[in-house]
Amino acid sequence: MPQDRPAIAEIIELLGRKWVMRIIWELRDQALSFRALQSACGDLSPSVLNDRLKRLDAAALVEKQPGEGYALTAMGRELLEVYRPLDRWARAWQARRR
Amino acid sequence: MPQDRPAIAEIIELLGRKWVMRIIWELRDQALSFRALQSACGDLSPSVLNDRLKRLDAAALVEKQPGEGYALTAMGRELLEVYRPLDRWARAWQARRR
DNA sequence: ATTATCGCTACGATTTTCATAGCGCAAGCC
DNA sequence: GGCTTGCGCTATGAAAATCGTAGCGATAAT
Repeated sequence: MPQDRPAIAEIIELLGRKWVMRIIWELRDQALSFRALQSACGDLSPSVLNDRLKRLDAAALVEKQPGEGYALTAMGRELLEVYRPLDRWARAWQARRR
Repeated sequence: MPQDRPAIAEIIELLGRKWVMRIIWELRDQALSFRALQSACGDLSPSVLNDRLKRLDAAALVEKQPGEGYALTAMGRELLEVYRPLDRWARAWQARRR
């Protein structure tokens, strides 16, 4: 991995992968087990979910807590905060499109 | 498409598609022609670029301005503002990972 | 021993993304 | 007119990502 690649590009590549944002979003309130997460995402394929969890773990955004399931790390929670305004924006966007 | 689907889910589906965030990001400062946009994204396939531009246009985030190329709409620019803190966060994230 | 739940892997089918070639059009030039 | 140049974009087949489904091994309760 090139080290001088802009951070924003690196994170865009991760977040731009299908289901990644959704998984973070579903973990916003509580830790979820693998299967709970799977059904929260509408029965996402376990192979894809597993891949995403690995990537998110490698990026230190999500971690597995024994007995608890998967949860956001401190950085993951910070990222979620960055995304918080998106929810607001999305409503305005959807409203204006009708 | 269900209409009562949460706005956030709808936008996540759009933004989670490969290259979508990147395209918005590349249009942050100025309008770009199809080919300029293509090379800004590292010679992205024209078929994919065309698909994304159609989706972004349908979502009213990007529009084609005759003679100018493609540019963010007002909503597109608002969305970019939402994303602005991400850049900052990404640097901190990358720094902490080394 | 049986049942149940969980995390996860295997695998083939479908969908998405890719690289490459090139068409049709408009503008500039000879 | 003919010739190039650059543009937006389509077509096509290959490669990669995603999907749905089945099911294994472990753990725990009955």
